Amino acid sequence: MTNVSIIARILNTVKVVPPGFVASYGQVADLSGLPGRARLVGKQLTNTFEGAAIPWHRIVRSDGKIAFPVGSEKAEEQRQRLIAEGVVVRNNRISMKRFQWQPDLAEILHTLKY
DNA sequence: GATGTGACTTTGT
DNA sequence: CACAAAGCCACAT
Repeated sequence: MTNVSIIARILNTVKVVPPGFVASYGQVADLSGLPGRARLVGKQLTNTFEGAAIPWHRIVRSDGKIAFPVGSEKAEEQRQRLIAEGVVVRNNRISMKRFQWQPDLAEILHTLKY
């Protein structure tokens, strides 16, 4: 499997995360058929979040924390974008219990058609 | 090829 | 809740 298709899987998965919810890096990796490669997800978002149409701000750490340093420009932008969609962010952290995206079968199918 | 560095995760203190 | 350790993998040096 080529690198480009791996990147495509990751980006496609991120695009499926609905507004008002978040997913963890590891979750995106898993749904993309790439278990154990959470760091690769972050890596790819780095290369693309300046681009467009990719809701990079909906991806956070497994414990709900925003991955950027508190107070940094990126952390601020991510916080703003999330709050704008109704996600509650307190102390750079989100309640995964309330806001983590739980994909249904139809959405999981998206990851199986590769 | 060894080493260090990440938008990471899990488990154990 | 904080911290450490180990696991993970692509990339740059």
